Amino acid sequence: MLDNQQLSDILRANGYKVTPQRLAVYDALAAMKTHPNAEMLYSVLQPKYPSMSFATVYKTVEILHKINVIQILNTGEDSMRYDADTSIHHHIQCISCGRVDDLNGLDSLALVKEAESLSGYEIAGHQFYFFGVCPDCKKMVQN
Amino acid sequence: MLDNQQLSDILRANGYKVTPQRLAVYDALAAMKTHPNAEMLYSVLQPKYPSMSFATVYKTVEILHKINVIQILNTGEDSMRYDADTSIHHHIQCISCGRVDDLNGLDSLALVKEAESLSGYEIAGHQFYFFGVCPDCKKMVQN
DNA sequence: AAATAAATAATAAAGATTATTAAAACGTTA
DNA sequence: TAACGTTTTAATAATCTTTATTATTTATTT
Repeated sequence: MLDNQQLSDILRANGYKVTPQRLAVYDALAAMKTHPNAEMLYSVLQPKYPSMSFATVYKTVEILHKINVIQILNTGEDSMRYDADTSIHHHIQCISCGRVDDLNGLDSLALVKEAESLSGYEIAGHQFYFFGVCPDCKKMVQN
Repeated sequence: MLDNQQLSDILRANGYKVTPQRLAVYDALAAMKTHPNAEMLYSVLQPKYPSMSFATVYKTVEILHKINVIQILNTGEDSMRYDADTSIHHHIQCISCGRVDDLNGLDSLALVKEAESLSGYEIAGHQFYFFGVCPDCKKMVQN
């Protein structure tokens, strides 16, 4: 989670210009608890930036990913989701409402080591996705 | 991994007819070690079934998934991959050549329990994806 | 403030997947 | 076994997400 000054510095350090759209896309993403796809991001941004286009959303998340300030998730849906937290953590999706939440505090290091020796691969990254019914949807079913 | 007789029985039990295309799609998938997407499946099947169409490949994997004899993977690419092994296991993709392999023998049960208590979700499934350089590509880099 | 280089927004294009539909194949019944 | 009714296939069109193109606008440098 970076402030505008930090993000601006990183953009410039990588040869990208600082624009209101880029700051806005990052800020919108960083402000969300769950992880939006491009459409959700666009509909949050569009009211504040009426001229914002889908192309800009896509181009911007591509750049933010390249300079390593966001990560891209794919839970098996037809669209990608974005996450402003680049630290190692995992994700869980509700099979009822579709929301994607962070899953912090899960230690995956031992499993990665095990995977490395089992596979013979030199492992550089990993993504764990869990699927289930979120607390909110559990309540709804009960009521 | 089912033989044609077993798959035929399951298809019929679910109200689907048995056709050469359905058996062929399943057999082709079950015969592969790595996990193909629709295009790879199509190009394997097309020589033997010249009239096979993409629509049939997609419709068939959808049915095979519905009757629970295959699973669908998505490593974050733009296309889905398919796996004829429906038992709980995980996957690893080579960041150099793109192949997706099985990762068997990884015990994820404890982590699922941990995720359940951390998230408050009622967890019904999970997918772990690892990314790295496969043994074949490691060799190539060295030579 | 002017120059120039890059970014935006609109639009078109591409690629994966799904929907539609006429023709063919399946399976049942007579 | 022939014929019927239904499902499936194959071809094609349509849809949806994402990427490419391009004229206009904007950010940075002088």
